[in-house]
Amino acid sequence: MKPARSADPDNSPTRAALLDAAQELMLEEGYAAVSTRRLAARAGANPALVYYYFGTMDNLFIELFRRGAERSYRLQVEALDDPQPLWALWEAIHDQSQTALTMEFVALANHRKAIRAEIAASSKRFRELQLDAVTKILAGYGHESVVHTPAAVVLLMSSISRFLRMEEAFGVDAGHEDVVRLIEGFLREVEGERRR
Amino acid sequence: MKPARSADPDNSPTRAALLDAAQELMLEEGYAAVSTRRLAARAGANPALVYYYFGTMDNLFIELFRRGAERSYRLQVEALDDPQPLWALWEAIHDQSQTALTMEFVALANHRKAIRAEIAASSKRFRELQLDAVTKILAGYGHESVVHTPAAVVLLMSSISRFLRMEEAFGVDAGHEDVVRLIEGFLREVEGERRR
DNA sequence: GTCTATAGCTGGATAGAC
DNA sequence: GTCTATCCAGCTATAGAC
Repeated sequence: MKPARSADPDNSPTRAALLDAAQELMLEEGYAAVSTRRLAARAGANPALVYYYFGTMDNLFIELFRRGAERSYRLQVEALDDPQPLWALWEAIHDQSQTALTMEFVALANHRKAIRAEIAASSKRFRELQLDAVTKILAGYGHESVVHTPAAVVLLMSSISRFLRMEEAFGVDAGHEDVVRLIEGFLREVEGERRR
Repeated sequence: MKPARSADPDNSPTRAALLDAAQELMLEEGYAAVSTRRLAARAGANPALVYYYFGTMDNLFIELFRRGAERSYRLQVEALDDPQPLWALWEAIHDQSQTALTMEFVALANHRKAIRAEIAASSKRFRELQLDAVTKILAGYGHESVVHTPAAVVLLMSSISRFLRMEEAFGVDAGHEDVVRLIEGFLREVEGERRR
């Protein structure tokens, strides 16, 4: 007879608690605050368990990154199934409040090459999904433009969203409305008023 | 009689060497690698001098940030004096390879509030300069557009530039050309082909 | 201005008991 | 799976000699 639960170490509640604690610490105090001792204290676990579950801090960060990326990826796939997929994609990209966490990972990647590779691979995967989808969507609308190519549309949404979220974190929002209106004006042009 | 040099501690070569070392370390290994010992080792100075010159690490980071921001600000002011000021502004924003360093400061700001305040103030100052200038420039061209408002133009340039540079650091560049063409298409529309 | 020395802390990682 | 105990390295910051 198998044990009723916890047979799979990947599903351990302690493991999840450690990942949650890491995410909170990164957001509140930056990646440098994520130490085995502080993680354990916040997760109500023992410091040595970090090594039991993840082996190294690098692995812990990578698993945390994957967990978030996986979730975002699923949300974007769902968005692209919306009757107004470009509107939904924009909302999925912009509404995700993950920017602060992403910035921490970008900084982390600067000196942990395992993490850099992980982020690079993930970015490419997102870009492929978005480019494929938007190419088909625009073709379906019969929208052919030299300026609003699929790549331009995807990169505009991504850059602007991330930049605005970053500035918001610093209390800067001058001009933000204008550029959001620019994006939404384009969406209205190809998909009409947002219905939901 | 005054000493021939080094009367002003702000102009000390040791001080400058420490700032240079901090910048290098941040770029190569991230802000967490910037410790008094490593700074001193790289600058060929003694660890205790960090405290003599800067008092705290916070102050060192702030001074380093200011040094870079000051330089960028001057470059942008100069750019806006170009006969094709929008082209020049775009080049000034996009060519500055400061993005990696900026990302480190953004992450640092997440857990050092003195630095957060410094970045916020600096961002506002840049935004004001850019908005004032671009408003006058577009008005001068008689360019009135609902989509390409001054704020939209400024934020487009800033977001796209930073995002592309960030992705480049990860070896991702799919679609970058398209969105650069979009920006440059607009510049061509209002200022004609780039001459220089 | 520059140095040594040191106090006091926090960190990653491991060995081994339970 | 979870814990204690521990080693050793690195850190900030200061006191004080030169």
